[in-house]
Amino acid sequence: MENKSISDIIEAYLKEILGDSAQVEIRRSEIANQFDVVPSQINYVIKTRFTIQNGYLVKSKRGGGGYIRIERVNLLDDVNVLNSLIQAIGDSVRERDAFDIVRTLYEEDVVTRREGDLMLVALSKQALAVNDGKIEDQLRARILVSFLNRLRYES
Amino acid sequence: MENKSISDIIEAYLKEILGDSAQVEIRRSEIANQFDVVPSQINYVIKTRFTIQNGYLVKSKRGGGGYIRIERVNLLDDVNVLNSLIQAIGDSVRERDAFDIVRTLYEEDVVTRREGDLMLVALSKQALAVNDGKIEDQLRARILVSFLNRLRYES
DNA sequence: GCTCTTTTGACTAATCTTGACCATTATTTT
DNA sequence: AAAATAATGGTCAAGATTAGTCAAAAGAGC
Repeated sequence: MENKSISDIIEAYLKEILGDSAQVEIRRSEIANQFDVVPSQINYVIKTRFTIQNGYLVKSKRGGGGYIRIERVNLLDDVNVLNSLIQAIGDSVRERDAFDIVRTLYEEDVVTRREGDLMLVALSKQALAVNDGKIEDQLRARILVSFLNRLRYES
Repeated sequence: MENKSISDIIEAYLKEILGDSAQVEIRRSEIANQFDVVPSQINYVIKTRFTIQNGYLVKSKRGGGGYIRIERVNLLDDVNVLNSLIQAIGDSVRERDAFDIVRTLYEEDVVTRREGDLMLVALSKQALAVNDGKIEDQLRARILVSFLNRLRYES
């Protein structure tokens, strides 16, 4: 299990310093220095691992005193978060993004492991594969939004 | 039985390092090197010997820090029910029939009420509506069969 | 020989790493 | 003020590093 990429390690570090707090603020260059990578790698880590699909909101500011703030959010609890999630889905969503969302729901205890797994198979490429990849993503978006609405209004 | 192919040997090795653990993570190129075969042979071994029918789930990631993860799962004993349902579904199923099947699963205690509801959402006309009704029924069949296959095991 | 399985490798796809160049904000100088 | 400079973070594309696919060639079992 020591096959982790440096991006994985940075991800773990950021999640660790986030801990139980609602948010954490970092300096890009500091983290980059700490792990001896170029600064833009921090952007890569954030862009691939701290998305709204993963349950995170990220804000930043440039210039002197600049920062990157990572905030952990609950997908269904907050109307604004749910709205931006649904907006991010739009009318088309790739398998990867859909999977991230379901995993986030599971980690937030919104769904059980088994429920999450059932959602995953319905959203999988395997189940939805149709000649046209565009239509596949559209179908996936409709199913996923249906799931979200169902979960939202049920309990 | 003395004529073991290299694939058999690799299979045995993977099962050995899996041991009692729930899962194991390998690097394709490492194993390939270790047994002096081309990397794609590892894919062959996995595809032919670590299938879900045999009780294994496989996940992988490419790129730096990439891996192949093999996980062992417990197969359940509702297999007969599931098999006959899958047979009955074939490659096309109408909404009404799909709903009946989900209700059966619920009544047979194969799924919880909530799990059944989530399945219904994904099988609904609303979620799957496509211009072509024939394709819609085929999609529904694939999703429903995927559900049933997922219910074969627990992880 | 014929068929099924195994082995191989060329080509493809996904993910990670790096660096050059760009944009924004704060601070200092004029 | 306005302009220059410093101090941040952002974007994007090329290259590196994995794994996946597919079909042809080779081998094994009848």
